Amino acid sequence: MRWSQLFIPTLRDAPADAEAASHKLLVRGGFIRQLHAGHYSLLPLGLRVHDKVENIVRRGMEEIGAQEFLLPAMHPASIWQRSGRWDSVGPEMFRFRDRKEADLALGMTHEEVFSEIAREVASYKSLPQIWYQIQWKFRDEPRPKSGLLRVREFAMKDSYSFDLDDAGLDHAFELHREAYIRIFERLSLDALAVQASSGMMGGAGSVEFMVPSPAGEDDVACCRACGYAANVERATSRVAPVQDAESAELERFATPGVRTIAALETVQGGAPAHRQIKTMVMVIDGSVTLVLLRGDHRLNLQKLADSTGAAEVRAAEPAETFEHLGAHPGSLGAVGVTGLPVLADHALHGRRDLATGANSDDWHYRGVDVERDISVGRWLDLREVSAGEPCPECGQPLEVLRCIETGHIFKLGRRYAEAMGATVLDAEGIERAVNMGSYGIGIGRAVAAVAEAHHDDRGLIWPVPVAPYEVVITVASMRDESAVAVAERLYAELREQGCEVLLDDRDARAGVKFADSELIGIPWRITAGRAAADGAVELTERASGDTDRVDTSAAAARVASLLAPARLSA
RNA sequence: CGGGACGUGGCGCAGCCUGGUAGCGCACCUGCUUUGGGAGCAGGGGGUCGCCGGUUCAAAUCCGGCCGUCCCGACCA
Repeated sequence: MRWSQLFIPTLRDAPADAEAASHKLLVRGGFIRQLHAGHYSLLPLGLRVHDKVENIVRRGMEEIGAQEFLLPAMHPASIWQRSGRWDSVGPEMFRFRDRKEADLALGMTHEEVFSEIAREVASYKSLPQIWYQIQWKFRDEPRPKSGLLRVREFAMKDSYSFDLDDAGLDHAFELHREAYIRIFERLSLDALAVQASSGMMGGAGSVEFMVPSPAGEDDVACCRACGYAANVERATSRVAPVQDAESAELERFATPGVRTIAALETVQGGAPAHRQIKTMVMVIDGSVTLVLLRGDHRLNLQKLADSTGAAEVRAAEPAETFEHLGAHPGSLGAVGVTGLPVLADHALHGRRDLATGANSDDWHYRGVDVERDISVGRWLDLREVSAGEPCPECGQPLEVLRCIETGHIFKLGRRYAEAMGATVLDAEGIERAVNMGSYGIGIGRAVAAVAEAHHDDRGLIWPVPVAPYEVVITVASMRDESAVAVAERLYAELREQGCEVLLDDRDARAGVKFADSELIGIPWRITAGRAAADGAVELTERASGDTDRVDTSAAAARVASLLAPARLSA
């Protein structure tokens, strides 16, 4: 394409409200424009990248024998009612009524619709099946953010596996895990496969694909030594045992003004954080519950939700807290509390001589023996791991990395198939619900993740397989007839080779063209300029900035040889 | 939903405190000069100052309400 005819609205300044590098650069480079919060238009350059990511994902799916579908984006309420999710998913599903007053939703995922189709699979002999689509999902995110990273409307590759037994599901899951690793490699994303929570999908096992980036929203605990990696929503670590006193008397003592763990550490008669009990008042599916952790440990809300099976978990309002415990946050404790469920983290097991609030403002207890003084209903893993703690597998220190979640694969089991009636007859002629898996990759988020991973202070640096164009020919001056002639010749030659080439034939100054080509991140640039008259051009690699002088006659072949290996990896 | 910030041509901003009929840079159009790292000069086009209401002779500016956007926390690809 000729740049002069393309719509590439580059900006010198990023929008003031853009924070993430990918957001700024995709807007500045003319790839995307915001329509409103969480909804972006893909401009020609953005669509080209998006399409390339899609095709890399598509190829990865085809390689494991997956079959492509395209399902409706708009669904009748009835299928969601049948799976039970019409009620369970909450406000993140867009819902509305048609002219007949029938309830409808915009699909946020497609287990229901694919299961509906899978009802036509009647025999175990037709299994296994892997079905997928690349299609728009709609989620009424409470907070869209960071450009393409978190939006309310986005393309997702979602696939679904159908098997008779657990071994079949395990196999389909493994096929996807390997396919995802290949896909993210081809996208030049260093994705980690990590253990994850299943969240709204439910099911037995799940692995997330996480790309380390400061723009991410998830934290992953990982171990360099043994390769252990888990989302902090799942991760554990070894906790060094604490030596407590053999026994201690429970004693109430005055702590005027003490409202925090830190304050209780320093007050007369207080205790270090690891010898305190942190008492959090949570509302779990509507019921007020006390959640206990070691004073220096942090609660992970997803762990709490997962381990209680709750749909909704939130911190109690101060008023609710006061109503149930008679004290304000800062003086709360579970000693003697019997009217409320009490959940405690494993790290408190067997602990003695601890300090905690006395449910009376300005009073605390010391000498608390957890088993003796507190009626713990359930012991759970609720603690969020921190960097530096020993790996649960090998004991080496864990790192905690901020990551972008670019893919997630789930073992669903038979829950949806049972609800939707997706059954087959097995070899004995017995009707059995099929065993399902569900697997997602966010296309636009992957685009943003690549942009996050590959840019510098001048702009984007697309890896060849996803670049909107592979080469840009920059004509330094459109008045330089020999430069124009050389550029036109190379443009024709490269196109003939099947190369995706952009000819910057704008009547603009060289500096503008160089800056724009770097902003939009084309991996290679051929500069047709003052050396053109001597039969040479310059070849510049975007990533390194390295420039070679090349004979015009050899330039196209040189570019072809540079692109070939990069394309092969795609 | 809780907390914070912001809303003025396409983008970045000033003006607001102390009301007086909208300005700067970039981008855009015309002309001349310039032409290998975001050119110079001259001329020009484009804005119901987020919306509604109030105060006032007069509101971008003061007051009230609403809406929207962004950032930090609870959700997800």
